[in-house]
Amino acid sequence: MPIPKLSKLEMQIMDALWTKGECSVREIHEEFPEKGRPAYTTVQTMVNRLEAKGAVERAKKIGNSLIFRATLSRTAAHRRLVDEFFSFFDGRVQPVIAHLIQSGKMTGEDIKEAQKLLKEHTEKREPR
Amino acid sequence: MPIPKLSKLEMQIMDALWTKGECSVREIHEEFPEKGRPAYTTVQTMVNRLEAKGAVERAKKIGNSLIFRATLSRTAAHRRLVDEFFSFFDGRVQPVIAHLIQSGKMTGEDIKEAQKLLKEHTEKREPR
DNA sequence: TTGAAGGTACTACTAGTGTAGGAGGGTGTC
DNA sequence: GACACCCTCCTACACTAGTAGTACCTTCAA
Repeated sequence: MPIPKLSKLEMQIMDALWTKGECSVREIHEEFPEKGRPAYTTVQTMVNRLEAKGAVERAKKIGNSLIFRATLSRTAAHRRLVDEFFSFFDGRVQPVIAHLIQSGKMTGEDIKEAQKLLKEHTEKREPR
Repeated sequence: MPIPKLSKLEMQIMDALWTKGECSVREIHEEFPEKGRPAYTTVQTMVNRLEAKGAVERAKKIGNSLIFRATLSRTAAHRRLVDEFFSFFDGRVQPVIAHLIQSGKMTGEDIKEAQKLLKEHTEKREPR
């Protein structure tokens, strides 16, 4: 099955699971900042939908509450998101970079980091 | 009025307008690759919605067909998209860059370009 | 053993997106 | 002037995401 498309809220829920590991709905719910936190049942609905999409599964039951586990990895989900996003730009990264720099989101530090990653990546593909 | 949120299809329609300039619905429709092209009326509906969102306007009428013009700039729309996207990552560019490099979408060329842009950007903000 | 607390399951509604059909109007041509 | 063609306008429908209420079920403690 292909990597499912996750919405913003779904992604936030996955984040809780990725960060904290196995979680009950209650715990996920409490990960949301108090201000603007959705209703408990809203989180529940989303967790159910994530289960239907195959992104999470029931790990076990403690008391009468279900504990969920992410089956989709953060990396895979992010890759999906990144690919989707860049398809808007025909896969060209250049225009995106330009915006990032203009808005100050991307700094010299980020570029240095990118160079390091690129070097590592290249070395892995062409081991001396 | 804030920059409206555009969906994927809406973005494709805007693309036609941005690239070709003022267009009739027919011309926009024909910009879509034949394979997978939506129905003419689908494009029409989207153009109407874009008009409601204030992203396009009627430029003039030729014969009985309306000619539309983009009122939202490509740059503004792209910036909106980029901001939206990076909010998924808490505004951190680093994880995104990592994916881009791993998938080979970002090359040494792109990084060089980024450095150039950054330099220009910094110089503009702190002249000499 | 029964009741409160808290969980799950089911249902519902709205807004937005993608999709498109059909009615009706303008127009150019024969 | 009548007709075919193309255009617009209106309407409709399915699906997804976000939101949440309500009914019912499970536990644990008193």
